[in-house]
Amino acid sequence: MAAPPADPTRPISWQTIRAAVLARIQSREWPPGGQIPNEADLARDYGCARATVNRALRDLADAGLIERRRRAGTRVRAMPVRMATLEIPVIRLDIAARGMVPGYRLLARTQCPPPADMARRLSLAPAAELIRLRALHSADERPFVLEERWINPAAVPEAATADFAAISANEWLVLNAPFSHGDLVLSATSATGETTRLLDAAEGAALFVIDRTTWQGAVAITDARLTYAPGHAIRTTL
Amino acid sequence: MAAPPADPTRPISWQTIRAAVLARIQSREWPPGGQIPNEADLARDYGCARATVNRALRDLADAGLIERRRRAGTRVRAMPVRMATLEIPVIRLDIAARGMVPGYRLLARTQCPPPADMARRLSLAPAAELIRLRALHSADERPFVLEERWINPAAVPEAATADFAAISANEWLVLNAPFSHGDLVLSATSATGETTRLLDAAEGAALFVIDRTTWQGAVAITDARLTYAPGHAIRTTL
DNA sequence: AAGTGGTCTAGACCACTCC
DNA sequence: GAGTGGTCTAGACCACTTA
Repeated sequence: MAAPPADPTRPISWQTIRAAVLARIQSREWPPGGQIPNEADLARDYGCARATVNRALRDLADAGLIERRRRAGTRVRAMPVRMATLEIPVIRLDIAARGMVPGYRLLARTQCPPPADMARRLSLAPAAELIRLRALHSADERPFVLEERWINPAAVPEAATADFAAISANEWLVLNAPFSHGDLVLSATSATGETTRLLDAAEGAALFVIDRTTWQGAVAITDARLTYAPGHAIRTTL
Repeated sequence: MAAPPADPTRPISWQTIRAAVLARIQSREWPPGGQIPNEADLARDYGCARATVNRALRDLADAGLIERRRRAGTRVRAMPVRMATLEIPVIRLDIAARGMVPGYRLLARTQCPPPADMARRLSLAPAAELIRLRALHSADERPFVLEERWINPAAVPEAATADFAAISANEWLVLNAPFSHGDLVLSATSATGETTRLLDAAEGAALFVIDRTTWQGAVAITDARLTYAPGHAIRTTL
C-alpha cells in the first residue's frame, strides 16, 4: 500500500516522495523514534530511483524531522528540532523592503585599541588598533537601528580609506569583505543614556539587539552591534 | 586555468566544486552581479558530471551567495543575503543542552474564547473556545521562560484531556500535534506586572520574546508566547 | 563483515524564461 | 525558438558505523 498510483509517463518527483514520507510520519505509521525503510526499499516501493528517495529524505533531515546515519538507517526524530531560516539582509535594503525610505548618518569614527573583552572575542593582540564606528540608520526619517562596529584593518586594509559617511560600513563590508563564517547573537537590552536619545526611545525601553562577528578563516573581520529602535521585530517562518 | 589537477582515480566532490566557485567569487574573478559559466561548461572545465556542479551551485544559492534562473543562468548576488538557521528545540531539552536542570510548573489552565485579535490571527470564529495555558519553565530552580499559550481543540481534540501539569504543552504538542508550517516573531519587551515576579526580573527589565503560531494546513493548532528571563540570548552561526 | 546512506557518472527529458 | 537550470534514471563505488 506504499506506492501511489504511478503514471508511467511522468517520473516521480522528490517532492512527491517527501510528501508521502511526511504523511506516513505524521499519521504515526512510522512513529517517533521508529525506523524508516532504507532508501533502496523505498525506491522500489515508490517506483523511482534511489537518488530521488535520497533527495527527499535529505530534505526532511535538513528540516530536522528525521535523523539519518550510515549503517544505522533512518529514524523519525522523537523530538523534532524545527529549523527556521533567518535572512540577514543589508540594513538599507531591509528598510526598503519594509516599505520605508532608508537614511543613514555616520556619528563617529575613531581608531583605537579595543577593550580587552573585544580583543579577546576577535582573537587579536590587545594592542592592535581597530577602526571604531558609530552610525545611525533611519527609516522614514525616524531612527531605525544604531550600528556600533569594530573593523579589523589587518583583515581589510581598504577600510582605512573608505568613506563611511557616504556608505554604511554594513553595506561597504558586504561589498568589499567577504567572510567565510560568523557568529550571531540575538538578545534584548534596556535603553540607557545616549542610546535612548539616538533611537528616540523611552528611558529603559526594551530594545532588540543583534551582535554579529564575522571571520575570513581565522582572521576576524568585524564585530557589529545593531541596537534596534523600540518595537522592532524579526519575522520568519517554520 | 579553471580545472584543478584532477586525480582520475577519485571523483571530484561537490564540496570541492563549491569551494572552487566560492574562491573565484571572493577573488572577484567573478564579480558581484556578474554571470557565472553555465553548468555544462563548469562540468567540462572541472572534469566532473553536471549533477555535481548542480549540487555545488544549488548549495551556494541556498546560502544566498548566487542567484539562479532558468535560461538566464547563474549570477553572483550583488548584495548577498546571508541565511542563518535557528534551531527551535523543545524548551526542556534546550535547558538541558545549556547544562542546567530543567523544571516545569503549570500556573493556570482555562478554557474560554480568545480575544478578538487572537481569533483573527488564528483565523477562528470569535466565539470558538480555546484552551488557555500559562506555565513556567525553570533552569536550575531559577525562572527560565514563561509560556503563554492558546490551543485550538478543534485541531487537537486530545488536548482537552492532556495532563499539562505533568508535561508541558510545548513538549506535548511536539509529540502529538505535528504541524505543516508556522510563523515566528522575535522581539523584545519590558517586564511588567506579574511577569516581573514570575521571571524574577527587575521592573522594566528587557526580555526576549518569541511568538509562534503553528498550523496544520489551514487549521491553526496553537499560538505561543515565550517570554524569557532577563539575559537570555539566542546564538547561531552564519 | 556487512548493511546503510553519501555521492558521482553519463545520459536524458523537461520547464521556464529570455530573446 | 533556443539556452539554461531542474530533475530523474540506472548503475556504481565508497565511507561510515554498527552488529
